[in-house]
Amino acid sequence: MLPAEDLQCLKALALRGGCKGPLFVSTQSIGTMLGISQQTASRRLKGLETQGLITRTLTADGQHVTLTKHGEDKLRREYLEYARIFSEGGKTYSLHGSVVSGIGEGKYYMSLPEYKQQFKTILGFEPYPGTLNIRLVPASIPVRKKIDALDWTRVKGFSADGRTFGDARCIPCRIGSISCGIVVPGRTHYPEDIIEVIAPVALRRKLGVEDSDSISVEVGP
Amino acid sequence: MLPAEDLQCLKALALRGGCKGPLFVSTQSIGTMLGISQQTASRRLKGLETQGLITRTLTADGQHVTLTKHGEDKLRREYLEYARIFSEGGKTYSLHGSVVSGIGEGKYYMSLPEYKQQFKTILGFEPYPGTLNIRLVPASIPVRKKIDALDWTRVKGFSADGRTFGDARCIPCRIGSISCGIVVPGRTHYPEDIIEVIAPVALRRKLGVEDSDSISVEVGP
DNA sequence: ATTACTAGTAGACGAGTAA
DNA sequence: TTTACTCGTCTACTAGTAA
Repeated sequence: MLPAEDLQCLKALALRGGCKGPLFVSTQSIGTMLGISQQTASRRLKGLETQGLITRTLTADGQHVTLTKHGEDKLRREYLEYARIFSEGGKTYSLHGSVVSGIGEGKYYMSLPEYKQQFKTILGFEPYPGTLNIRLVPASIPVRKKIDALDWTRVKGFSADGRTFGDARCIPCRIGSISCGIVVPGRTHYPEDIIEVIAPVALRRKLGVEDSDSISVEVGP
Repeated sequence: MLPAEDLQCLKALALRGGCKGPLFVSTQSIGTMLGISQQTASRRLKGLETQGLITRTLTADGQHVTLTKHGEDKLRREYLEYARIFSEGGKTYSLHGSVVSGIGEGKYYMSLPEYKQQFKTILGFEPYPGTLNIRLVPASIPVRKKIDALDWTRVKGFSADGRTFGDARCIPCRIGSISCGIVVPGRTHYPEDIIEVIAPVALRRKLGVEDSDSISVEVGP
C-alpha cells in the first residue's frame, strides 16, 4: 500500500494542478507546504517518481512535476473512498443505550393537546402519552452530538392554566420497525447521555423491555 | 497539521462506519487493516483520541470507536480537497513544447478533400493545409498520455488514386484563443513527444513563431 | 538559487510482557 | 482474549554541504 506521507504529498501536487500540466515546484516549496524539510521533500519526490506516480524534469531553479496516469488513479481511488464515507451509506446514525425510568414528566407533557397536535404534524402519528427514556452508552454520545446538527423541527411552547410550557425540538427516528421521535426540551440544560423517545404505541409494552434492557435507536433518512 | 498516518487511520475508521455509530474494533484489526503492528495501532488510536478526533470506550475484548464532529470535519475538509482536484478546474490540460519542422506530409494530407471534409465536421472549421508540429517537453508527455484517454473522434481512411489513406484521430484544442485540433495518424507508430496541430489559419504566420520557439496547447472543455 | 548526498540523531516501530 | 507499557532497534528525519 502507498505510505500515508506519499499520498499526502501526491495529493498536494494534484491540488496545485499537477494533474493538468507540468507543475513548477522546488523541494523547498513542497517542504514548506507539507511542514517537512527540504531534504525530506526531495526524498519524497524521488520516491514518488520511483513508484511511477509522477514524472519529473529537473531544471536549474526547480523542477517540473506531473502526475502520471497511475498517480492520478491512486488519488481517484482515494477520492472514491471519501465519497463512500460522506455520500453513500444513507447517513443512518445508530444510538445505543439502556432503558431508564424518567420522573413521569414526559407522560404529563405528552398528554397536553397543544403538544400532541404538533407532534402529530411533525411525526405523522399521535404520540402515546409517555416517553421512553434511554441512557446512551458513552460511545454513542458523540453520535448524538452529530445528530444535533441534523434537521430538527421546532415544537412551539404555549401558555395554559397560567403556566408557561417551553419550546422543544423533535426529530423522527426508528426503533426496530416502529416509527418514533426523539424529543429534546428547549432551554433546560438537558443531560447529554439521556434521550426521550415518543411513539404511536407504548414502547415498553410493544418491545417487551424494562429498565436496564439495552436498546438501539436509528436516526436519519 | 494532522500527520498523514493519523489521517489514514481516521479515514479507515470512517470507512468502516465510525461516523454513524460506535464501531467495534481491536488494535489488532486496525493494525492488520493499515499494515502496522498492534502496538502502533494502539498508539495511533490513543493519539486520535488525544487530538479530540475520536472517542473511545474500552471493553474487555476490544473498544468502541466513534468519530467526533471535529474528526468528521477533518475528513470532510479532505474530501472537499479531493473534489477540487477531480471535479472543479474544468479539466483543461496544458501541453508545452517547441515548434519543429515536419517532413511536409501533413500539408499533403490536409489538402485531400476526403480528410478536409471530415475535419470540418469534427472541429467546425476547414483546416489550413498544413500542420504545426510541436515537440513536447518531457514533463508534458505524461499529460499527453492522459489526453489519449479523452474523447477523440475517428477520422476515417479511404482509397484514392490507387493508394490507401489510413485512419486517424482528432481532438479539439486551443493555442491562445485560436481553436485548433490535434491529429494523430492511426496505425503508424507515432513518436510520443510530437504532436501535430491543425487550425483554420496558418499558425506559424498567425502566431509569429518559427522552429524552436516554445508554445502551449490547451486541451479540454 | 537549485537538488540531493552523507552523517548524526531523534523518534517511531515492533517484540515482549503485564494487567 | 484484550490494551498498552517498556525497551532495544532501526528507520526516517534534519543539518551540513557538494555539485
